Amino acid sequence: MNDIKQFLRSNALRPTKQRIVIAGYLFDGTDKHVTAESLSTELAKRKHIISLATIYNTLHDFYENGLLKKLTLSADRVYFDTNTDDHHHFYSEKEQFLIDINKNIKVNGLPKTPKNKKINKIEVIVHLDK
Amino acid sequence: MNDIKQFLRSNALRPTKQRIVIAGYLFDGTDKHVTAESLSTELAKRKHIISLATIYNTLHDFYENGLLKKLTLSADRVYFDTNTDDHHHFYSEKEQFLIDINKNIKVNGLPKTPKNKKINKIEVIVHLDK
DNA sequence: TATCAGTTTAGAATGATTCTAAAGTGTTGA
DNA sequence: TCAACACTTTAGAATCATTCTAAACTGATA
Repeated sequence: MNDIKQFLRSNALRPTKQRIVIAGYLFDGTDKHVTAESLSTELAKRKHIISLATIYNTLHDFYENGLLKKLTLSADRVYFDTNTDDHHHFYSEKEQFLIDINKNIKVNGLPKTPKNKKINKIEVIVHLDK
Repeated sequence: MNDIKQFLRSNALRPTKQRIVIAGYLFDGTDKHVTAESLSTELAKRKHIISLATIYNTLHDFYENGLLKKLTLSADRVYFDTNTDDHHHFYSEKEQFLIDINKNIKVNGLPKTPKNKKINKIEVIVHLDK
C-alpha cells in the first residue's frame, strides 16, 4: 500500500485512491493483459467501482509513464500489457486469446530503416485461427 | 473494364458499377494501402461518389475473397493492403506513414504453437517514431 | 423482358473512446 | 493544522469509425 504510493509518486503520479486500487491490481507481480472494459469488470468484482473515464485516464497515465505497453491487436479495442519487457504475442481474435511470447525472438532480414526515421519498436503478432 | 468484370465474376462477385470502379482503382497494378475514408476521398477526386456503406461492404467482400489483406496497425481504423503476398510493414502512427517490407523477413525463435491452435499469419510491424 | 436474388444507400444505431465542466482531493507552505 | 490551489475524478455528452436496417435498385437468368 505504501509501496504503491511510493511507486506512483516515483512516477510523478499523485497517489489517489483510484490509482492505488488500479496499480495494486495491475502490478501485483503477475503479467496481465487488460482493456478498459476488462479492467473495470475485474475491479468491480473486487467491489471497487471506478468510473470508466478514470480507468481510461489511468491506463493512459500509466502508459505515458512507461508502466504499461500498448498492444495493437485488433482494430476494435486497445489492450494494455503489464509486461513492459520486449516480447511478442500469440493472438486469436475470434477467441480473444492472447499470450506472451517471452522467448527471444529474432527478426532477420529487415531492410534499412527509412531515411530520417528511427525504429521505436518491433511488434510480432502471431495470429491464430482466422 | 471487361477484364475487371471477369475478375470480379471469377471471384463470385457480381460486377456492379461500384465494384468495378473500386476494383479498377485498387487493382491498377500498384500496391496500395487504404482505409474506407481514404478510398472514399480518392474516388471522390475521380468524380466517383460511392456511399461509405458500399465502400465498407466492398472492402470486406474483397477481403473475404482474399483480394485484400487487412492490417492491424493502430486501434482507430482498419487498413487494407492490395499486396496480398506475405510481407510486413514500417509504420508511423504519428505520420500515418506506412510502407511495405517485401524483403524476406525471418522470424526465428518462436516457441511452439499453443495446443490445438494453428498459425494463421505472422505479422511484423516495425513502429517508427513514437 | 419479367423476376428475383444480390447490391446499394441514407440514415439510424452501436460501441469504444474522448471530452467537458463541475465537484472532489492530495499537497504544500505558513 | 489548514487554507489554497493544482491535479483528479466523474457523469453524461460528444465523437468517430464502423455496422445495421430496410427500402429502392440492378445484374443475371429464363
